[in-house]
Amino acid sequence: MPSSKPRIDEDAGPEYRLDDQIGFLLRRGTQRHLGIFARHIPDLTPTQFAAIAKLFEMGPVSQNELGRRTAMDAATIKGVIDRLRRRELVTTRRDRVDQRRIYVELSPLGSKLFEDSEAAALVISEQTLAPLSPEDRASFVKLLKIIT
Amino acid sequence: MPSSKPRIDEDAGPEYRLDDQIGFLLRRGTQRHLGIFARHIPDLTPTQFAAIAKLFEMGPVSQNELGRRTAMDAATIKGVIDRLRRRELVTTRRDRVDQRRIYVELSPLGSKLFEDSEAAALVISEQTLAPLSPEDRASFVKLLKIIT
DNA sequence: GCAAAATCCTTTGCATACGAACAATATGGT
DNA sequence: ACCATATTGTTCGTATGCAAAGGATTTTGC
Repeated sequence: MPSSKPRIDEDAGPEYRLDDQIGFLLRRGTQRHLGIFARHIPDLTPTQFAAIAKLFEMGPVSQNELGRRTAMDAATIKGVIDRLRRRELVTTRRDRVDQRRIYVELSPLGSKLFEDSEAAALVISEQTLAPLSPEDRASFVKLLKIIT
Repeated sequence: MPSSKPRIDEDAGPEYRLDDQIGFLLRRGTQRHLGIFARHIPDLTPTQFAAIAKLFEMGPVSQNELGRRTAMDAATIKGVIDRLRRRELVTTRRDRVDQRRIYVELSPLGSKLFEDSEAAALVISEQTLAPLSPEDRASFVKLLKIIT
């Protein structure tokens, strides 16, 4: 009589399965999205594109403020801006009034790059959600916004 | 007559808003989860915990295989295992048959650490989903599994 | 006005992540 | 047996990400 493993846990221990955990699933989802992004916009990372998109939306803004709007801390946004500036996609200048601030502005080249990539960026979002039905897509995005 | 900005886009251009894009939301969700994780299990990163949890589930397994099961590429899992081995949470040994393979095994210390953190890990998942109603949690996890 | 607190940016250190290139080893087809 | 191919693990380079500490500047509280 093979009753080696009881179905009910003897210690009433919690059953942790990695593949069911929200953190693991978020990481995998991000990975899949990253792959789709890289195929459609190979010359920018999602973070770099986020910074450019936000600059396009907002116009010139201080570096840390841009970081806040794109969910990057001060150390991270600095690196991103440094790399974008090196490619001449953005320009920076010190604020005359508040000498601490560095204003970041999209260059014409950066503006053009955004406009040329905008359609691709929307395709990326669509493809990422493609496995879901249209109703599920909306509800998924809604729920994801809530837990953010 | 102030009709400067038409509600309907003249160029029928797509309107990209960063805050609505799935990639940006995934990144923000991951960030929030990471913060919750660090508060509950400060001495392990989510990735390190994932490796340990999978080893606990599966028993000894080769390094690359473990990487596949935890969604890490070969370069990433190597660094994770190196750091876990340095803390003596795992042990490694070469496979006698296949000389390429390195078997990774949870040490007693690593096993104990997992068992001691398992409850906290479940709390982390709960707290991450806390803003959602119980029904929404289940549906969110289900949808997230699909787009993975 | 002035000291304390807050804000802005920088730097360092650590830990993911991934692509690409590589050496060593196994496996497959013929 | 042999050779093309695949797999395993390593290394390097680049890019997030965050914590913590620090310097410079501005704002606030009194």
